[in-house]
Amino acid sequence: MTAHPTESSARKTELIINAAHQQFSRYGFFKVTMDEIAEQAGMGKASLYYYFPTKERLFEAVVLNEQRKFLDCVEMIVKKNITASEKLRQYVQLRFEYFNKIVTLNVSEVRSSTKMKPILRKLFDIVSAQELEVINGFIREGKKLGEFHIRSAEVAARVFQHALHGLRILYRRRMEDVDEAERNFEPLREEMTELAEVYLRGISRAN
Amino acid sequence: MTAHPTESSARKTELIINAAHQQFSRYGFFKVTMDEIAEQAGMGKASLYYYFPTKERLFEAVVLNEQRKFLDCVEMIVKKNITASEKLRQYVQLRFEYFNKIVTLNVSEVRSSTKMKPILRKLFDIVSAQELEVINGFIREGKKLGEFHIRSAEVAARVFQHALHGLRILYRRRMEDVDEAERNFEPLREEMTELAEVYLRGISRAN
DNA sequence: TTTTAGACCATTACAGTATTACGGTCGAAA
DNA sequence: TTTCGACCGTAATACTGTAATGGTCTAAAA
Repeated sequence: MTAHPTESSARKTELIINAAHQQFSRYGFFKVTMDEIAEQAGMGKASLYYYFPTKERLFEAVVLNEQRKFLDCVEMIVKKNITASEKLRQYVQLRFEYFNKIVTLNVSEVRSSTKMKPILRKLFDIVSAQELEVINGFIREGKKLGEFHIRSAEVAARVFQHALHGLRILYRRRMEDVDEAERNFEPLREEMTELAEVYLRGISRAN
Repeated sequence: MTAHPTESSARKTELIINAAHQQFSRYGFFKVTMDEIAEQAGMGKASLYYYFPTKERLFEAVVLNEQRKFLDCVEMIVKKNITASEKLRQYVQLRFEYFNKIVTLNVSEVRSSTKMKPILRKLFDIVSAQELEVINGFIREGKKLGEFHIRSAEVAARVFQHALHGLRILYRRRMEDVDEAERNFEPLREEMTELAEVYLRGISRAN
């Protein structure tokens, strides 16, 4: 029997993750202390360490939480009964939303930390691999159904993924100098969308 | 009558630029001292300052030199009597070569300097604007001749430019961790080429 | 047994300072 | 006009002591 029987261990971790997310997105990874997160979560610092071994792992959990939500939505699209082109279009929109969420966590800043670098690398490599698999699936599906006409689905998928990724990096860099409150990534969404349209046309069977 | 009548002032600046280029690409902007560049150029440091007012301006001159050579080649392509698609293909190859040259100067490192940032920004903004104009020209030309079918040449050009730019940034970032001697940007060339092919197909008139 | 927190430790970031190195200048000379 | 040795002022660097903070431990509460 626990002290707060209404909150299981899983709910506690969720509580902590939310508190951490709030603090991290507001002040950035380095400016936030574990004591502050603990206070935000309404408990002592040592309690945090009961659930998370290090500050880095806590941050990782925050990111993982977002990734999980994103990947769940991706699965929804995969299962939909629509054309491959339409799936790719919807995926691009979803990917932009996910990017927007991650941006607020200032991940690029955290990347400068020696400790965090390999952890983040691993995290994003996993999502990147899954993303590639998903895009690949869309394109293979479209190829099979005669919607697309391409030599290699693998190449087409990878280039498309990289082009989208490149656009995101480009815009993130462009926004570095801009005041945080003024940042607007809508132009990025438009370019991602436009690129997708042209790319889809480029791999579509001529008709 | 000068001390060395065989070398005009213009040749001297060229000599200095070459010496600086060599040093900068070998050790990077910050690790190289003006004394070292002077020694490499076979003259005293004070002489350098007769031709260039600051270290930053000297670096700028080195970059400008490469940009000039690049833009000359671009003009050659523009004037060629080939299809717009073919011009764009050749441009992509040339752009990759230029990128490869600039990469050796470790420009991204130099960008961290507060003094250099605005200077580099201005430099690359100019080239970027010219690049956009050139790509725009290709696409408008192709549209006029019925080769391409698009709503807006401006949008198509900008998205294409950004996608290529994004790919370059992506690969440069990916190579950061890699040992300098091991860096190989050929995969980037291939992706730029593949993207161009698909993009060209995407904006081409269906037939 | 699970969970919490106060006290504690060790490491690292940071402020302050002394020193050096380097970008840049000047005046004389060729 | 061009070159260079000598010089200057600033800014990066190395160094040191201090404070902050990530992380641990023990004991008690639930």
